[in-house]
Amino acid sequence: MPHCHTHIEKLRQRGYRITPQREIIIKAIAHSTSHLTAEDLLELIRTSSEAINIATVYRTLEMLVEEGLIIRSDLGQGRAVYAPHQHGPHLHLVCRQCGEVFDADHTMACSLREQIWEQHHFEADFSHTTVFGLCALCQKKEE
Amino acid sequence: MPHCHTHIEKLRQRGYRITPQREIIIKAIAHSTSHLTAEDLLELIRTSSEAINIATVYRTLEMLVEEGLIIRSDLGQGRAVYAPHQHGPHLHLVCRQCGEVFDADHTMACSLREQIWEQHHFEADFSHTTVFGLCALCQKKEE
DNA sequence: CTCGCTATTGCGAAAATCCGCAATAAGGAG
DNA sequence: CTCCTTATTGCGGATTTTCGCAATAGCGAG
Ligand SMILES: [Mn+2]
Ligand SMILES: [Mn+2]
Ligand SMILES: [Zn+2]
Ligand SMILES: [Zn+2]
Repeated sequence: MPHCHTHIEKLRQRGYRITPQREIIIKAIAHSTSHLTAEDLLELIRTSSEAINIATVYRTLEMLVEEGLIIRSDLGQGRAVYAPHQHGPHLHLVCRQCGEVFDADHTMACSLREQIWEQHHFEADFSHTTVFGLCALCQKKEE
Repeated sequence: MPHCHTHIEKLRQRGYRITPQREIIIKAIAHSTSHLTAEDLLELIRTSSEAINIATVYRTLEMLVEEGLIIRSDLGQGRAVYAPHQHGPHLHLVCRQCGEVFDADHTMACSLREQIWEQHHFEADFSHTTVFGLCALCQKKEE
């Protein structure tokens, strides 16, 4: 993946040590095309190379989120999910009934972002906001 | 609290059995003026009456959320927080830097809600949406 | 290339949440 | 009021996530 090297270089420049564990985790996430839980990731890693301790996986994910290299989302399933940054910004519409997740254009939120800025001087980031509600299908099922 | 009886009646009408545990939990939440974690709630209960098993607390909270009598929010702290419904609808602006939570008028999101409806036929509920970002103070600290 | 500082890892245990199951008890029927 | 059905509880244990601490190993200095 093209982004692995960029990520690793960024981390090195920010003073992080590049360990084999970190390289493996970064590569695994960069390869993924969808959202992964920490456990998914560990399983993915186990097949390709020797096991990495689960605590290390959690610590590395936390660090990568904080450094802005990956995205963490809460989709209401109890477990957090992680995605590579090139997954791209979008709103997550999560149906409370069926749990389905729909992606939506995050630029729809830009006027709301401006209003929040004007009223609270809060710099809101809607690039991966989760919005709960009811999907079209489940609305029909409710008559 | 005025809402306790209403809640208990609603549950009874929906076929739930009213146990002492459920009454205590409902009263404790109705009394609270802010967000509580499950553990906060258990501690609150322990002082006023005999202990209730923590599993029962979690199960009851889950049920009350599903029945629409209380609100569950993820404020990015790992633990979910619960609030009585009369806490009222509002957006939660959560600062990624300092963790502070600011309340904002949820009706600001109504045009976004309409756009989402037009494009996805998804009935979005912004009454307790969590929006991450950077608060005014932390922006200044970043120069 | 070698050495030393200290960031990072693995391990074990704690904390938070959820689950299965047997015992209990709410509430409707008689 | 008593009995019966079955929803609910408490308990023990599983699962997910976090944490402290000693052992390990990056990587910059020499
Ligand atoms: Mn996504
Ligand atoms: Mn609130
Ligand atoms: Zn749905
Ligand atoms: Zn802040």
